[in-house]
Amino acid sequence: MDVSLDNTDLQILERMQANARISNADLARELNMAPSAVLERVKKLEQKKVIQGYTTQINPATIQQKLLAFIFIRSSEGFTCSSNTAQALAAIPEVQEVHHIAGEDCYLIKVRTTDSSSLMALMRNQLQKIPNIASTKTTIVLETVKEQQQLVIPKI
Amino acid sequence: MDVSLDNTDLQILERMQANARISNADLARELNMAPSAVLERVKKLEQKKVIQGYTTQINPATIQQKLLAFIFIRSSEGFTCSSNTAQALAAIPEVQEVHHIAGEDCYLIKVRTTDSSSLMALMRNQLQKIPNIASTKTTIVLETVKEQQQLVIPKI
DNA sequence: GGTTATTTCTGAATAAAATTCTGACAAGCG
DNA sequence: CGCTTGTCAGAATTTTATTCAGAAATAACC
Repeated sequence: MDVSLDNTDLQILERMQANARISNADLARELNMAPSAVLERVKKLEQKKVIQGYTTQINPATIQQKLLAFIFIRSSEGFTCSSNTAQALAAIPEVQEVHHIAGEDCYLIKVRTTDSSSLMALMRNQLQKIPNIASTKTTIVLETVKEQQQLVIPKI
Repeated sequence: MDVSLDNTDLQILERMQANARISNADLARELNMAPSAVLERVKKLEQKKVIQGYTTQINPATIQQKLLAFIFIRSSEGFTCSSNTAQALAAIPEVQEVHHIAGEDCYLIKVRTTDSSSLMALMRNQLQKIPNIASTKTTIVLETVKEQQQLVIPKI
């Protein structure tokens, strides 16, 4: 399917990324278009999977997720990074991101827990029980300055 | 302001995180509540900043963001991690996350660009021009297995 | 160039939803 | 008890989403 995006599509994406709950009517007003035309485009962007979904950003601290960490995971010698390992990592709710990376390490994961002790518990009870994980290297985040997907508008 | 969340709030957050554009009416049906009651709660969650915003997840590849990298940034000797540095990093659109981290390095940033050459251009033209940045260590992501904020429901 | 498709748009009609408001109900507290 | 506070349901009203027919624009092709 064709995924070429014109300027109007990018305008829509930009506004919807900043506020996914903007009403279609407001969006149409901002773009000086009929609501039906805008709706048609949004539906098409969803169909084409340009838009993958809509999420609510929740203040982590308010739901007891005060600690953020990045963990590099290396698998045992002789074991390549299997997708099983990745799936096992992804299945842990506290693991919010799983990236397969280049270099000696296999995966980089992003983890949110209530505090450092629950992070350690998670590493002991969940990470270490995943087969073929040899070692981990953890980076604790002290403060997050920016955290948002941001649309980088391609030049047309 | 009180930020205590009861079970109904968590139900709302869980559903809205999975789909920020769920209609208030549908949400009310799922929770067996009147739409007005649910709306009242959502507004309150917004006021209390439990809900920080609503965003649209865009398939990065469709907007020419095919490369994802994490970069560790170390500042020059004798210079502590100033918030100026962080602000300068955050101002770059391709830099989607800026975390101040523990340990020898200062910042961990998440960057999305079209390809490796544009990443290198960004590092040369933008990162290296920020004062007091001594060195960088880049980790290229080959494949992203999971990438979504996920609500970890606290035990009640 | 002229003729077809195809896509995208507008504008109106209708169905559905958001929003507001009033009052009921319950819990906490002096 | 009486008062306050918070939450809720239900109805009324405004606003929006959605659908549709047809016009305008765009692309494709001979």
